[in-house]
Amino acid sequence: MFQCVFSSSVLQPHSTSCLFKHLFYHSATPASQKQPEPIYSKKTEIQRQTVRAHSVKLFIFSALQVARQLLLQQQQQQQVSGLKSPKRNDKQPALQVPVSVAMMTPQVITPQQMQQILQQQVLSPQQLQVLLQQQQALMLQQQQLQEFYKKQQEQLQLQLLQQQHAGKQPKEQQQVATQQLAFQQQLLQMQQLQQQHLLSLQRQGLLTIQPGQPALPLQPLAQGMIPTELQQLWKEVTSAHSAEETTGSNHSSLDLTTTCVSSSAPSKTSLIMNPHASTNGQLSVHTPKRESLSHEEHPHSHPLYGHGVCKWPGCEAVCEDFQSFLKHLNSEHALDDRSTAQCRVQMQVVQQLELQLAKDKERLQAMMTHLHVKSTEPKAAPQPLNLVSSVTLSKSASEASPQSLPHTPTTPTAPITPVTQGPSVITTTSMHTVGPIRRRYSDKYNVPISSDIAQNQEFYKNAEVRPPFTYASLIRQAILESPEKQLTLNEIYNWFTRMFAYFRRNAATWKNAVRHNLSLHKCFVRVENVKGAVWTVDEVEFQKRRPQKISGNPSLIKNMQSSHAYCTPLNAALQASMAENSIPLYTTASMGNPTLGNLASAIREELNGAMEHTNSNESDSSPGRSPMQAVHPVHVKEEPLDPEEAEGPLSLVTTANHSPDFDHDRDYEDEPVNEDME
DNA sequence: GGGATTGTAAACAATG
DNA sequence: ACATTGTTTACAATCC
Repeated sequence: MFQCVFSSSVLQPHSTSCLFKHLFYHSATPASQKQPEPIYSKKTEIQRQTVRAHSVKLFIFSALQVARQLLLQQQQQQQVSGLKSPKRNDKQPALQVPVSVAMMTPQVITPQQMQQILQQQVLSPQQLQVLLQQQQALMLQQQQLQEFYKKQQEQLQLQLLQQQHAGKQPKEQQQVATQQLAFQQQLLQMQQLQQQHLLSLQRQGLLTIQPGQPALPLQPLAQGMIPTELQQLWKEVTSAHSAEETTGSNHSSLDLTTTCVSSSAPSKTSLIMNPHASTNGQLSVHTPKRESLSHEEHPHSHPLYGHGVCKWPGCEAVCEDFQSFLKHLNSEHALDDRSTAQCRVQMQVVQQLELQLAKDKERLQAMMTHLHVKSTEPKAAPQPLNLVSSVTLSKSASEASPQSLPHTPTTPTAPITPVTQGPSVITTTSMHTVGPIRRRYSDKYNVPISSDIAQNQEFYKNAEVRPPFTYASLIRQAILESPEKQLTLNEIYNWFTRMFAYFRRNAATWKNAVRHNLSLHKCFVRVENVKGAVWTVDEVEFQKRRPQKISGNPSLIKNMQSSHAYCTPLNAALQASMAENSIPLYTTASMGNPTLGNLASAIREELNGAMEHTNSNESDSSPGRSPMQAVHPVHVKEEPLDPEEAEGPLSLVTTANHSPDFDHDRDYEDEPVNEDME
């Protein structure tokens, strides 16, 4: 009922521009409003914008992650296939435009950016944890790639020098240049071939390319290519490219590589380009990092093999064990036209994804920049990331790393490895500019608080992220969690500090808010006890609260609900991600990718929340419904609001508490609360 | 624009 | 005297 995720409307090619319009609208809105006290107004302005843009970011971020993950996966597959997408840069030692380090700069999101997103509660904690892991994996791989390219570059330079020193004959140099030119042409030809093959695949229905999207600048080529010609090109290119694939450990299973190299004499080009080429045609470029990527440590792990299934694009043959997989690989995916074609497709996929990744990252950066700059100076024209001015709005830097926070791996405040990064828009300090967010959208969307807290308890415990629920909801939850369904004020306090890292600061503030809420809301009933007074929840009163509807474009929501039957989350995410850059959707080539499934489910999960919100609004927030119906909605939701049903996961919460520090009456007094003094 | 909801701040009283 | 608990008011922000 709420499987739907991305709506097709969200995914229209023009969606991104719409999003930006949306964004501009939002950033323009505050300017037209009244301007209260300078500092406060600026702060709240930031908050307003960030909250409003959360869905946009979620959208982009998810799409970006999909692309990123795809890229990762595809690259792995390519490495194993012994193929490499033609990269001209590393084949031009003579024309030495240094292999752009910028090009190799990890396309990763900085820890600061990540945390910024976290602070804005854009993504669910679970998803964020997944993303963090993916991010780290990607960073690692990119580092390795970068290193590899540097090494290769150095080697090529060295080589060139040697040639110049030893030879010094202009003729020879000329020859080198000529050969390089020839090689480049081969590469070009190769690319054209790939494109052409894509076309033919598309015709055969092997590929699905979105209509109206000329994905590739297809060259007018002859339609038919002779297989032998293909093979010849293939050999030439592979032998040249084998320099990048000297992972000796996996030769046994890499029939493509080995066959290519052994069946064809190493091309002159490659030999000249690398005098260290070994006799068997393998080039002895040292790629220590690369080798660490290989599967020496796990001889039975193979990027093309997983869960007993061959992961060759479009294959999915079941292989009981690794040996049978190798057999299968050698028999079914040997060097033939089909395999080469599939590899080319894979190359294209990776290329396009790389492109897409870069563009998406740029987009994300622009979005963040946009929000940040605008929020700092609403009327100022977009300017280079003005960090200094924005930091002045943020709270003191001391707040950035509260010692009370254990920096567990899941803690987003813990910076990931200090990799070289592009200019980071979001600073650590600026993260804390995100203060009181008036609307807790989980609350607003009626996300079942119990399930959210239960599922993300570790996250909330460790990450100083404000839980997306109102005080009233949290208090209620605390009370309902208790065995007696009643708590003293102090016990409520303790629950807050135990469950949420966020509430380990500014105790005076939130405790006041808790007391205020207890008094204010009729749903909280004070009961005199022998030991004193305890607080209980009047569930009927609680459900009487005026429901908050989902905000945003109503048509969009409508579409989300109506269109989910027609598109899978994955398609949606990919389409969204690729639409603007006319990236075709390689269903055949990529759909077998299990990573996609994971991501898709992650996205689905994330967006199910939104769907759930709307559904729950329909189900238990209808105006004419009686409170009792509201308490026991005829649900469509999987997570009950019913406190009794909510007991399960919650009891888990209390037993699985691993932070004894926060367990018993530890008072998180206004530690350095002055951090907030302004 | 106005009412409802929520968050924050603060004043104040009762109580231990 | 002081801290805690609880109530209340005020105000801003946000949403409907």
